[in-house]
This record gives sequence, structure tokens and C-alpha cells, in this order.
Amino acid sequence: MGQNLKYDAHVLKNHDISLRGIAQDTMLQSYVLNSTASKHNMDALAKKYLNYDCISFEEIAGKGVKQLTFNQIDIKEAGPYAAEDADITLRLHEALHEQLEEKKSLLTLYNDVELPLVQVLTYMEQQGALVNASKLHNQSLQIQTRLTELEKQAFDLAGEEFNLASPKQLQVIFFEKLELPILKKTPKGQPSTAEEVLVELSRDYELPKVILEHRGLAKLKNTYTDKLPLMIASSTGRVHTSYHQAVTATGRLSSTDPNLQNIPVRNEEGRKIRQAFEAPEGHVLIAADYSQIELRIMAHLSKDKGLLDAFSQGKDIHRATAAEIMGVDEVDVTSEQRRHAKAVNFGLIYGMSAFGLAKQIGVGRKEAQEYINTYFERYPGVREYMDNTRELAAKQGYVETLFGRRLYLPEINSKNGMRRQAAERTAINAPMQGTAADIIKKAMIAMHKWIKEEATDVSMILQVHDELIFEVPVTRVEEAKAKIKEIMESAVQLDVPLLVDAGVGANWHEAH
DNA sequence: CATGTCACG
DNA sequence: ACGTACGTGACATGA
Repeated sequence: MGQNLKYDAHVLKNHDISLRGIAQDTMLQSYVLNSTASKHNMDALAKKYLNYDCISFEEIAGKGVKQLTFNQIDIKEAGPYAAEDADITLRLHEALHEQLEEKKSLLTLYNDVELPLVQVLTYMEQQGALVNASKLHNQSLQIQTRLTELEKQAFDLAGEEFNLASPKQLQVIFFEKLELPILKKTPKGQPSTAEEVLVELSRDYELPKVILEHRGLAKLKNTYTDKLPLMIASSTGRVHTSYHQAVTATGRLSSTDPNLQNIPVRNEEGRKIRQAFEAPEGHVLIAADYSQIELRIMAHLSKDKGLLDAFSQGKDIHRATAAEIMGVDEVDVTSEQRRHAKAVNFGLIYGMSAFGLAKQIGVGRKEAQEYINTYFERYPGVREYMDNTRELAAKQGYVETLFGRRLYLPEINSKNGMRRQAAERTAINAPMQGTAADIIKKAMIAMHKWIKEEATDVSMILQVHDELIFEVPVTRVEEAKAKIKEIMESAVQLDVPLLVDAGVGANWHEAH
């Protein structure tokens, strides 16, 4: 029993001790009870549930650059600190478990999903991902060449030298010196130079275009091609991310140091970074992702007949949506119509407003509202589900995923319209995003069992919300791919089929 | 440490 | 008149 036992498991593993199972983890108890609490560390939990102030690590170790490590601290201070850790953890367990006993679906989620997942994440973090540093280094050099060219062009166009990475200096050049139109402001009221603004300004001016390309490449270099090689552990030659199990409000994981859940993919230059995530000798990578999982969950939760049918018939869902809301045959749907329908489908998951949809697809607000109205006419089950969800959220003060994960919405009855509407959007989004998180967690647990019992030559190395990445021996690719698909697709039974697309390659780029 | 920006699902 | 699509983490700048 412990607080954040994944950490302890890593420490023990470094001394060749394998933790074979755990009974309780107070961090996860706290998270399941209230995922929106800002902190789930022991000091915060002790204060909240025991009204007790823990000895903080800073009190015994100091802070900043002069902070001591635990082995440098006098035993007279280290002893009570360590003893308190054990004492408080047990007392927290007693308090938290009593509360979980009163909410059986949360207790089940904790026992069946969050606790078993600790072992899975520990293994994944220890496995790590193989990253080719010299590929990234070459990419950094190429990017630098182009950045230097762009910088020179920018100075010529601006008529002076400045720091292209400084939004503040850019504001002065754009909106004072060159007097470009202010299209949007930052939350603090300053004229924004965000991407959407630069894209718009690029239609009429040269400098924004240069800045756009520079920003994109600088981001890739600073965040990925320069940094990832520095994160390769000397002990394993691999990159070991940390997954955080008690951070997000919805039940998703997050990833830090480095974040491997936001490696570029949406455009071609960025996608190249994935070429550096490689399979080891004699292996390939398999990337397996759930197809349209959140929309399938919406179909299941809403029980809308049209949506259920579309999925059981294996239709291209955005095309089917376009046909319904634009009143054309599926075969006649244009690419623009499909793109708009796709935005409508995303909007539904996000708790869409006409304003947001209009901005996204670049049409008038009235036209966007028409899309929304027609959608709800064609899919009345979805409208009913959304209305019921808002109503239930207001009554209960929380919403739930399919597996009973709970998300509290303190602002759902706020007198402030903006805040209330934001809470309503969360109420719509959280059950779908959260159920998807529950499903992939169950799949990961099942996958780990299979790997441990029957496929010790397969490694699960990454999770990216609806996608799992594996290293598989080349000799067993087809067999493993079929099994991976099967485990993910049968993780839970819904009223619609769950479909998994799996790709194979020598690196993540090829496998995707 | 706040801010603006941008990478992902 | 204003500001709004959901959920994250990391970077550079500049106070």
C-alpha cells in the first residue's frame, strides 16, 4: 500500500526488486473520488482528508539549486519524515477507502482499471522507446539552415533586426511599425500574432508568411529535434517518458519528460520526427489506433438509431453525416461537404456552439446554426442525449462515463452565463472523452496480460490516447497484429463495433 | 513565474 | 459588447 506506487516501483526496480502486485494506492483513490482536485500528492491529501500538515520535503532538504538529496539529510530529520510518509499513507487509505466503499462504481473503476494499470505503466516506462539521435541531429541541421534564411528575409522585410521568437517585439513590428490590421487580441488584450492571425495576414503581406514558417520550424527544432536526443537515458539508450495517472479531469493519461503524446503528425515536416522513433534490430513497430472511438461512444450512449446503423454498416461516418445534413446522396458528397460534416462531428463531441463551428469551418454563424439544427433533426437521439446530459449534470453536479468514472462540475449551475456554458460543454465532452480513456485503459491491462503470459517477445511501449505502439519481432508480425486488434476491439462490448486500424513499419512514421 | 504560442488526441 | 468548441505539456520570452 502506498502513495503513487509507480514511483516506488521504479526505485525498487533500479535495485533489481520487482514489485509483483499492489494492494492500494492513495493517489489513485483520491483521483477516482475527485478527478478535478488540483493536486493528489500526499501533503494535499493529508490536509484535505486528515486536516494534518505534513513535514514538507523542502523543510528538511531546502529548496532551489542548494536543495539536498535524501541521502544527504541527517537521520534525525530523515527518520521522522520517512516515518510520517508511512503513517499518513495508511491513515489516508482508511479515510479514502471508506469513501470509495460508499460509491461502488468508483470502487470498481479503481480496483479493475486504475490499480491494475499501475503495473502496466511501470513496464511501459521501463521499456522506453528507441529514438535515433543521429536522424534527429541531421533534421536539426537542415532546419537550422532554413531558419537562418528565414530570419534574414524577416529582417529585410521588417527593415530592422528583432527577435522572431518574441511575440512582444513582433507586435511592435506588425502593429506599430507596419500598421497591419489587428484581427484578434490575446486574453490580456494585446494584439495577437497567433497562427490563425498570421495565416490571414499572409494573404496580403509577406512578413507574416515568413514568421509562420519560422515559428513552425523553430517549434520542431526547439521542442523535438534538439531536445529528444538529450532525453535518451545512457543506461538503456532509450527515451523513458513518465505517464501520469492522476492529472486529467476526464480520465486520460498525460505524458511528461518528454511528452511523447504530442509528437508531430499533422503536417509533413513535423511528421518526419516520427521517423526517428524506430524498432530495434529484428523488430518492427505496430501502431494500432481506435477508429472514431468517441463518435462510436456517442452512438452507444445516445442510442440514436441513425448513428448506430451508420456504424454497424461500416459507413464512412463523416460522409454519412454530410449526406444527412446537406440532403445529398452519399456518393455525391463533395470533399468540402465532408470536411464541414467532419467539423460538425467534432463539434458534437466538444459541446459545440454555432460560433465555434462557424469559426472552425469559415462559414457564417447562421449557416453553422443551420448545420447544427439539421443534424439534430436527422439524429434526434443525439439531441435527446445531450439535453438529458445537461439536465442530469445540473441536477447531480457531476457527469459519468460508461464505467461510472465521475467528473464534478461545480460551475454547472453558475449564475455567470459564460462559466455555466463552459461547464455544459465539459458535461457533454467528458463522458465521451472519459469513456474512451476507460476503454483504452482496459485494453492496455488485457494487452499486458497477454504479453506477460503468451507473448514475452512483444513490448507495448507507448499510449497516445486512442493509440498503442508495440515492438514486435519481424517473425511474428501478422500473428501479433491480429491479436493486438482483437484485444483492443474486444476490450468492451458496445452497441456499435469498435474498429482498430493497425499499421506496421520500421519506424513510427511508417507504422502510422 | 506569467504570458503567448503551438505540438498532440 | 464580449467571448465561447473538449482535454493536455513544453518552449521562449521577459518581468
